Amino acid sequence: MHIPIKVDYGVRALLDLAEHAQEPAVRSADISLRQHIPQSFLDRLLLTLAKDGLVRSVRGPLGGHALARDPAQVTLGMVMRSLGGNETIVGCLEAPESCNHLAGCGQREIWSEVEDAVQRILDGTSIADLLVRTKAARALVVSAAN
Amino acid sequence: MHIPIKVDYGVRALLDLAEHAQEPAVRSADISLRQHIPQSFLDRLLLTLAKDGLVRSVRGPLGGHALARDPAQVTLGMVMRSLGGNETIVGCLEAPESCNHLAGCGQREIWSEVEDAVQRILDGTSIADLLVRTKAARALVVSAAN
DNA sequence: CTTGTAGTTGACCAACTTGGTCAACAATAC
DNA sequence: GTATTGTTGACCAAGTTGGTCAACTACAAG
Repeated sequence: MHIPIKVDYGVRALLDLAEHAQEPAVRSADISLRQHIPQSFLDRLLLTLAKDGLVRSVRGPLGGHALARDPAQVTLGMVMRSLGGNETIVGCLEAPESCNHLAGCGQREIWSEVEDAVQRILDGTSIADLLVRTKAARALVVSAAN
Repeated sequence: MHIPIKVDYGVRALLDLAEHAQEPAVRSADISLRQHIPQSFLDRLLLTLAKDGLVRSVRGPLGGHALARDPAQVTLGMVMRSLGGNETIVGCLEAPESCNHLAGCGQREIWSEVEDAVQRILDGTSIADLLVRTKAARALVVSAAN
């Protein structure tokens, strides 16, 4: 199992947008600074997220990015599917006709069982959920410092 | 989520060994033919599995490979860990000190939750389990052909 | 209508991983 | 000693990942 850093970046960016939801638009330069994500890389991620309808972007001065929908309606699964590439768990899963071991292949079920479990967790966690957790984690860090 | 083909190959090889457990040793050439795995590639996989104690290998004529333990004691998790590479879910999980977003990082928990779920499924499935499923799947193919 | 700002797009890159091959070597049975 | 079979190391092509850069486009303000 492996989560591409893009996805982690994307989640952090969305989290940043959720936290600054009162502002009409957040510039990618600001997100980049706050979240320590290389800006030109972040730009591409935001572009992809925008194309997949998770973010609304506006150019020019006063431009920037904002969540396109309620943070509770954006799940990690969506981010994963948007940024995570093709994510084909194993070749024969979506091209079973090309699998020459099909005559009695017991592991296909297991691999898709795994995939389902992952999807269930990711689709069950929204940016809103994560924002709550993040704030809790931050509070913990602060109280530990005192 | 993505299962490297090596792991799938490895599982099939072990399944083949389990099915031929009555023979003292199975040659990699035979496994290669039956399971449609390129032999020289299969050889490396078997070597790795042997180093991790899942397989016992003997050279020379009458040589070959055999399961080193009971099929019920070999889980897909073991195969995954043996062949699947480093499998670091995301950098900061095992090197949290290198994570500069640590001050309030809510997603680390989610990523490890995902990892745990995957491990639970993989560790809960043994080669013996899979052999049963495989035979059932084969029976189904045969009955469908009639 | 120009100017500055900020997102968009395409080309490009280094590093790494994956799946795979090949030749030489070592152990062992006959 | 010879044939057989696993072991080891070197090597490879192709694809992916994380990342950069320059040019381009939209838009607000003056």
